[in-house]
Amino acid sequence: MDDRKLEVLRAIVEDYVATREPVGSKVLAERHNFGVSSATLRNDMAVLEEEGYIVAPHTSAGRVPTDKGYRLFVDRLAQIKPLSPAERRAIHQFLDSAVDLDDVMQRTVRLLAQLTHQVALVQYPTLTRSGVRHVEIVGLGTRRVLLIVIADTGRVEQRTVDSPIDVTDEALLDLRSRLNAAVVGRSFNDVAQAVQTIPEQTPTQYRPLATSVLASLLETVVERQEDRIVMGGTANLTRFGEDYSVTVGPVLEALEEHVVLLRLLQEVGSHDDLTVRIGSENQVEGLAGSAVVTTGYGPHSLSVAHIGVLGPTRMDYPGTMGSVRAVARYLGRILSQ
Amino acid sequence: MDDRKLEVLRAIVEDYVATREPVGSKVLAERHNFGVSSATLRNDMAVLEEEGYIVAPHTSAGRVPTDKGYRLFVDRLAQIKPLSPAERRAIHQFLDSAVDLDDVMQRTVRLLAQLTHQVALVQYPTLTRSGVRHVEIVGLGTRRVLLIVIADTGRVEQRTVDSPIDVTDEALLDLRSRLNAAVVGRSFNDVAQAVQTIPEQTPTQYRPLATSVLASLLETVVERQEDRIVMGGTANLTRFGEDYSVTVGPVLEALEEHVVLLRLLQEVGSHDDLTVRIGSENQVEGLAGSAVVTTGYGPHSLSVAHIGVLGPTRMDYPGTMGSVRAVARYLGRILSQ
DNA sequence: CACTGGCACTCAGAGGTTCGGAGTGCTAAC
DNA sequence: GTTAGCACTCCGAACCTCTGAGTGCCAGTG
Repeated sequence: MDDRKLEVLRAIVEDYVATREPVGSKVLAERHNFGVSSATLRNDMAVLEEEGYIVAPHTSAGRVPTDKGYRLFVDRLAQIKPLSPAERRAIHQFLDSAVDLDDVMQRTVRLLAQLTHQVALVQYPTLTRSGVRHVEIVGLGTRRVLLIVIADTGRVEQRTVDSPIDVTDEALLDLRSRLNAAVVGRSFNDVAQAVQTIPEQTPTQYRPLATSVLASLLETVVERQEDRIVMGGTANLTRFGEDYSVTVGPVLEALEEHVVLLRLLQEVGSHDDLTVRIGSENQVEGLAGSAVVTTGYGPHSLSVAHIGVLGPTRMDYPGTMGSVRAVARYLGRILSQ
Repeated sequence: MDDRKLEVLRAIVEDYVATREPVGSKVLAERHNFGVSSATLRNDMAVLEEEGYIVAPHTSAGRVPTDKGYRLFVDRLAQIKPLSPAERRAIHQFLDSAVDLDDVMQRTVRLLAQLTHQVALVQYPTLTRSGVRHVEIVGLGTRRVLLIVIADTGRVEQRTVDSPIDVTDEALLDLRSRLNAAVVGRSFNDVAQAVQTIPEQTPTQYRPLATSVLASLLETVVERQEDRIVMGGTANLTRFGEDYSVTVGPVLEALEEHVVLLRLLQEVGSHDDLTVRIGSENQVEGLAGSAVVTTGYGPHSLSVAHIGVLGPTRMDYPGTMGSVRAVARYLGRILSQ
């Protein structure tokens, strides 16, 4: 692949993203200093088209990048754009004033949507990779208790448990201390093993209670699909040209599917890596014209969850990637505290 | 206002909602058995137009209801449509299998969106009108504690508190029992008063801790704007005819404003009353073409929060109202348990 | 061999025109 | 109060034209 041809592709992508219009050989020659005539560029473009990096919507129009074209651009041409000092300051100001985890998530999603002018996705810190800070059991009635699990990421999981026997304060006290002794400080992955011997150590008169609470605890810990995802900036979907907004329906539909969201955010490379999935790479019907930029985040540079952004394939990749990375990093720093 | 004129208005609203097209005098005479000719209907329609209940988009088109027309329809003509047995069954099945409060909210929103084919809004049970079930304090480090408040609606609020002094187990134990003794069973409105004397009763060595925890507790209890709202079914916005979907942008924007959402759900009449706000009545720019149907819900027939639905003013009011009411009732019943 | 200027060709989309049909208001008669 | 008839309006679909941007190709040039 010729050096100049690559530059031509870059120019086409950048111009198309900026103007939202197919770019022709003439404008290309005018706007960029290739030092060659439009005829030469035409030849290059013909090659690029043949190799599947660009297409012409119709005979007498300019060229538009294909998914494959964007892919090449992202892989070999795009330089992640660092944020401006003003944007950096905005991140700090916006996130520092959050009061609790919910608030942090809310603010992050807004921030990301605003920075990128796209749809922002933020996943709550996943339980499985984090540790247990505390377990609390509260009686709700004679035959009901509330189980609360607090992760060291600040996330709180709760679940009501029906008890087969009447619940006494004594039983709760006993179970609570046993549980905490067993699991606090452990990773969520190890909880199942850690609580194994608890039922046999429990006095027989309230062993049934212990059993049902433990069952619930394991459900809570294992159940990954309950991962919560916050989304924001859907209004941005309509900001793009008509050609994208006709497909806004399918996109919204896809985004309402929790499973789809999880899939979009999952499958990310190692920490600090940005993953870009373009168009058909998403494997989701209705997201053919959309691209997703994601990365992991988490305290102490081990990634525990993901955040990302969704927009049209025709997006400003360098800028978006910069924003996503910056927000993820700062979010990780906040969670470390 | 003539009896037949009212019937004409009803027919216009119903036909327009069904067909999405302005209705003319001729079709009207054909489809409904008024027993009069189209010319007579034309006269009636002229009057209705003069009074502002309907308008003609242009000279040679049929008539379309105005906001005022819909208002009259809702107030005097609409019979709330009870759900079909199948729909009823769907509600039960869908909501009964929820495992915790988050799940209930999620499922409710999905259900409502699906039943009405519109955007569904569900507010978490408000703290202020509910009671305190339990307060928990957990040490997070030497100078940090996590405060957890559990409402009798099952809602859990959490907040980290920075302590001015080192936190000891003893101090936590003491404070925890004092707090619970003071507030459990109280309504959130009374919490402020109930904890007033706690600092002076607390041993001086950890009184500063008590003070900061209490301050945080009061914030948690008072802070109403933190009310969480779940939204779903935004994809339905695109299902309506072109004329509505051009405004889908502004609508999405409005729905991203938390304040707007709260306002839409607030200001509801007494329990079991359905509130309908039509077009400009919403007082929100961008929601001129939208109508909102809301009602309160809560355990034991005292309303603690709201749910509702948003769609185009051109919506099936009787059906929507029926769905909203049915879901609200069942939701209340679930929370009573 | 890579590049260029020139030329014939293509075609989407903007703008203009026509025309039928749906709907109206009005009037005169029942 | 109701109706039939009629002249009038005007949206929007269908059709047409035409311009300009863009292309591919070819012969010529350094």
